[in-house]
Amino acid sequence: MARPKFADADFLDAALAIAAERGPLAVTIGSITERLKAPVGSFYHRFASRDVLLGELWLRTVLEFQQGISAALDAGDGLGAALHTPAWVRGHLDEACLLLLYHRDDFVQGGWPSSLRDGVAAQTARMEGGFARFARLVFGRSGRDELRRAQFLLAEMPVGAVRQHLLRREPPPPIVDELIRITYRAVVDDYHASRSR
Amino acid sequence: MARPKFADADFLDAALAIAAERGPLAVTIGSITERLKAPVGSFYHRFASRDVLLGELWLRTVLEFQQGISAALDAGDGLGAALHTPAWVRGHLDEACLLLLYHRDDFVQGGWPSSLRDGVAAQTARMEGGFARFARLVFGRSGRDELRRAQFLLAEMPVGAVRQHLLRREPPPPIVDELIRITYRAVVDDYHASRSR
DNA sequence: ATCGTTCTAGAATAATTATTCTAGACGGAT
DNA sequence: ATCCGTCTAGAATAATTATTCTAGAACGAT
Repeated sequence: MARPKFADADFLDAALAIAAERGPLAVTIGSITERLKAPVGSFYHRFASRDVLLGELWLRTVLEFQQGISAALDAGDGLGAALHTPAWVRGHLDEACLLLLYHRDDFVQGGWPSSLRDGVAAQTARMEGGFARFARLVFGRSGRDELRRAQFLLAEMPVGAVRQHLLRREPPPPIVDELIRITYRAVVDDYHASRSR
Repeated sequence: MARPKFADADFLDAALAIAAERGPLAVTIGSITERLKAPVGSFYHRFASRDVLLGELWLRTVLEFQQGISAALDAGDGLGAALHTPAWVRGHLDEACLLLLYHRDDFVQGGWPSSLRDGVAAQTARMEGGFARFARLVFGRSGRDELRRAQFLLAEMPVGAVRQHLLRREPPPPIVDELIRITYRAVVDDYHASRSR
């Protein structure tokens, strides 16, 4: 037996597959090591605890997801940012199940490990920053009402539209993009119409 | 000590409170009996298992929620059906957390108890029937596209709009109803516009 | 008053999991 | 050739939970 029979990413990937199939609760040290045919010692050699593993998995996934939205906002494409959700889901079914079907806190059993606190806080900040950027881009300012609409158009509504398909583990059909487009236009138009009243 | 020191509903209510506060996972026989100061024997005297208790809780809650939507549809009020979600949430914060923040299967650990299978199947049928009724009411027919839009307007979108407020356990503000109204009108109008093209 | 059913009461049991611990293998540096 | 740090290996430990079991109390019917 040589040195590296397994890699850190192997454990993360196994956890991802299990979480996507049977939910975060089914991710146990036992189910991971069984799937990988690795001894539990090898697991604990790399990760301090189950919470650290699952926390890292969630973080790595959410950061990847957010990047696409950031890119669309950088390009000044508000609608593209809203449509990023169905697009990303199509290319990352497992990751999407993880991210969009569960809460952050369904993963860690105890609180968040202190080693990940900063990462989580940074993630939250980046997300709120994204809403604010979107609000300024599309509405011209980022007050309470604008931020609320941004969150609806960028997160709540697209995730809702995609959810049932994730539950069936199937890629969202084109009608989903259509619904997002319709809603996007309506909320943006309504905003500007109400401003000029 | 007399006969009925506790009622069945006491256990269900305790479970509801715990689930709303700390999630369905925190609902253990221990946490229930501790909150109620009841012995575990009294619990098992009434419920065959934890899964039966939580299954019944979910079922009783979802049926109550659905009634309001059915009533609106009976009255021919499609928009009212869509707005039922925020309205109901305001009057039933705990129940709403239970229903809208988690999946059905987050409650039962094993499969659904056979005693509840029929109830769950009936619930699903009623829900799908509701979508079909809505589709016929608002779109005039209930084909694939119409059903998809019905589900979006009646379930996915309103639930999405309400979710962040539930996470903070606060009643959804008026802007939520406004967003639902805007989206409702846009999706309905788009449908009829696309038909006449 | 006695009996049986319905409950209360909580200790005992079992199963599942995370985590820790002890042993030993490999391969490069000395 | 020996030694050491990095890993593999999996048994042992501990904690948490659901569930079962045994005892006994209260009330209504007889």
